[in-house]
Amino acid sequence: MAEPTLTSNCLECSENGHACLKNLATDQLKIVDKARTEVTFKKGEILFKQGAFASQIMFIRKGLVKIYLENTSRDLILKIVPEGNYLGLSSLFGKNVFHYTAAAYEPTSVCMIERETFNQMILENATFGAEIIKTLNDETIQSYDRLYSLTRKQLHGRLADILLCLANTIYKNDKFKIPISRKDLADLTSMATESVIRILKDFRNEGILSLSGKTLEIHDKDRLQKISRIG
Amino acid sequence: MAEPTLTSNCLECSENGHACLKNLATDQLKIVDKARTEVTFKKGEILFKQGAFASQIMFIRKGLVKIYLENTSRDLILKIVPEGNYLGLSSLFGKNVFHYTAAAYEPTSVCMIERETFNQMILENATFGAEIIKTLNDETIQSYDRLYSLTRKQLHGRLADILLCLANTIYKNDKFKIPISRKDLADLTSMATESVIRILKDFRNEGILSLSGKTLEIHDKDRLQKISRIG
DNA sequence: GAGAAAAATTGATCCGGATCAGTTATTCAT
DNA sequence: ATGAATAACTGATCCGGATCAATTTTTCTC
Repeated sequence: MAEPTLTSNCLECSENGHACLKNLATDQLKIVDKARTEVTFKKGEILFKQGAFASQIMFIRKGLVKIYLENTSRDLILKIVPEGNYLGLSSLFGKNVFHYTAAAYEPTSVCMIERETFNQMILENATFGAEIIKTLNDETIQSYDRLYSLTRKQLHGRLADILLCLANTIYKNDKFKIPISRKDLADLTSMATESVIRILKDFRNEGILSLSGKTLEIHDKDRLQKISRIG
Repeated sequence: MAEPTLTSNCLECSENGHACLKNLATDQLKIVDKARTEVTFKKGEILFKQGAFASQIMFIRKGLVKIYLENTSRDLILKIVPEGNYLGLSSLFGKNVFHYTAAAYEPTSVCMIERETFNQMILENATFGAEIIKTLNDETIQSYDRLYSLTRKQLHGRLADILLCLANTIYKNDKFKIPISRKDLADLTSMATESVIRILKDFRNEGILSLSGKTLEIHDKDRLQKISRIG
């Protein structure tokens, strides 16, 4: 049985200024490093399943992940999570299960940290805990925006929001390759797949963006922001 | 200028097993008690405004509060918060403003705790911080249910969800006085006021519930749960 | 690289629920 | 108690978007 490739350790990672494990002391970093393993996932693979025991917290080192609620009828994609973020924090100090499923959009490598060790670090180091609280709160505030978008805006506004998020937050570029299918864009915006297609066509016809293959380029961001605003 | 009525102090409150300030040591409770003031609000009054400086964390001792996003067009009620819960936790360790407005549905009394002192308690006492993390996570998980309800269920299912929440979580009784207007039920379920009225009528006609004045009684909870399930 | 499966696309139809326009019932203020 | 303002209610109309049905394109698989 092959060992997963360990490309680094927590001490190096922390020195390089990574967001994970910020505020931990050297001896704590050593403990975490022992309770850690690195795993890579192929495109489309599931990192963890909703309902499964959350025996580890994950940190995305490389890649792109969707987290979603699975349901008999249709999935609800809660969030697209890029590298440099934790997964599974919502299972800390509560019921020891994942509340959502996570799947990789791209080849993705994550650090898995034993939940118990992670909990222990928080209990030993309040500054680390405070940083986690800040992270959780940032996510909550984002989720308010999303709730607003999904419940109060019409289709064009909702799709504009997702596209702006991809350009501004995920890729930090107005031109990017979307690994997200029309179906998934529909599950993100809570609309029908056909509607996603029609609205993308509208945007293309109006010169707001162009699509060639999987590459999307936003030409008129002002316009898109206006569409987002008016809903 | 009259002082607000202080009905107790943090040490007594903690001894009586209140959820707030659980896990704090006696000397910490004394510090918090000095950084605390108690304020009562009349029905309809605003506790704090979205965008205002969040210079304190609040704990609802008595009453019922709605927190909502204010918007030029229409409000979005994020949550109904009963006594025994914090308000404003999402402003901890982040931008020092409230991200939503809070208003009292009933005469409400809250403890206000200086934000800086509250932060300090978390940084001094990791167990207290862990408890806050647990609280935040519980709220996040609830918000997933709500996101699902609002985006995937039809009107009847959405209203059923809110009524079940009121009966099960808020009032812990199948008969209660709703201080929430039809308009606010609409802002909670993201539907038109007229739709709320029509669906309540449907529920009454089918014997699921009865309404006399402001008093609502649920007669057939199984049916309501089924409606919630099928959406 | 051929065939199969999945994803993307298009047009036509239909319906859930919003909006509009009023009426009736409560609540509030003097 | 009384008029005014607000909330609750009802029916008629309309439209945004889902659904359905089919075709084309792309992506896997052996």
